[in-house]
Amino acid sequence: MKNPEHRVQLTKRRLRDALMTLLADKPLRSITVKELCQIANLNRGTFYAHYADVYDLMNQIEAEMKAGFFAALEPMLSAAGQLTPPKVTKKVFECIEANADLCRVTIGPYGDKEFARRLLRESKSDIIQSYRLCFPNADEWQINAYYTFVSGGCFALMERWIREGMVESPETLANAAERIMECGVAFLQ
Amino acid sequence: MKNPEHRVQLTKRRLRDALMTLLADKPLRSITVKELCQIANLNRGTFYAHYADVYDLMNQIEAEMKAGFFAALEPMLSAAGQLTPPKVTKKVFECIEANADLCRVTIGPYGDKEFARRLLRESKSDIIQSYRLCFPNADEWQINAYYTFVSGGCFALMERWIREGMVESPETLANAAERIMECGVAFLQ
DNA sequence: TAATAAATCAACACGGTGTTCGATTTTTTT
DNA sequence: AAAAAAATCGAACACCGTGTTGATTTATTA
Repeated sequence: MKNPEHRVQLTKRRLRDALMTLLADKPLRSITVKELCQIANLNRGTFYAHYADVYDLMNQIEAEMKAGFFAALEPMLSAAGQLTPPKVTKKVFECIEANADLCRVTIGPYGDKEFARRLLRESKSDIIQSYRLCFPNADEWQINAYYTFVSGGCFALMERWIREGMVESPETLANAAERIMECGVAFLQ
Repeated sequence: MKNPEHRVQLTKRRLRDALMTLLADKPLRSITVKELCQIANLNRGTFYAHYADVYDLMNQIEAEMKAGFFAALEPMLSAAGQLTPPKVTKKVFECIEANADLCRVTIGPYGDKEFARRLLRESKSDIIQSYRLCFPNADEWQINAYYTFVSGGCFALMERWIREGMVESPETLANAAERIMECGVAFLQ
């Protein structure tokens, strides 16, 4: 066959697109398998051949997004060599801009905020470790508290940025985040 | 009757308790009206006499919580007279500790994180205003970015605190939050 | 005690679920 | 190009929760 995409992949893509369409004006909880298949022009039985329910579909899509996001992020990180906490921020914001379409859905009004949080949680240990090296005098509790606060802050900033249409450049956002993390309220002076 | 509570209020309380019970080991989406009424020892028809569906019940409970939380918070704020940004933090953490049972549910694994966010959003304008007064040189974008970051950070810190059983005192948390907001990474030195 | 409000019970049609079957279409293998 | 394997289809099925109804019983209020 000429087409490199197998039938299964095409089916999954159609379901994925249908879900994204519906997710634009409905919360996940009120999306049914039936309407999903109607939009995707698929038999309902075919859905159950691949997914257990709508939430399973969503989970698998998120898993793909996560993989894609990390795949896009990693070369940036490894290229930067040693990851110094403030430098990473810019890369992350750039990566979000590059994957804007994916991020918009998960952050959007009907998106699953938990997804992004889970994503943050996975890179936690790496970042914490780098804090330990940079600040050997700080105790574990402080490091954890700082990480929690700062990642929560970055996430909130990112969320607002995406929600309001990514008007500013990723650099602007990254700089703001870095400066707040670095100097606190002095950011306002 | 001796009991000052009307029958309706008792019914609503039973449904509220049933929901909290189920929410302890199930996400909201997989809680049905049927099982809710079985646990509450109520007729299913009675449920529909008060609520449209499970989400409506949850919303009404959240509205009560919000009212209760603000009612508890306001005297603290007004007693403090002029609200200086860093001082408020401690009061908020104390208020969370006082309403621990309520917070635990909404923050918990199956809780609705959106509730707390909505709560934060409502006090936004007051806090932003106080920033404007304290930092007349900062432009609007900076103030908004700082508020977004900092409230997100406090929320994350609070979330972790509740999730891990509120071991530390509210003062400890408030101090950490204040110091991070104030001096950034210098918190770790 | 009489009147009113609230909760109960049983029954109903409705719609989505998840599964099954055999038939049909598409892809892969030989 | 023919045969085998895999994926989709279409229809039917029992199942379960939904939301509503009307008549009845129980509690509250006046």
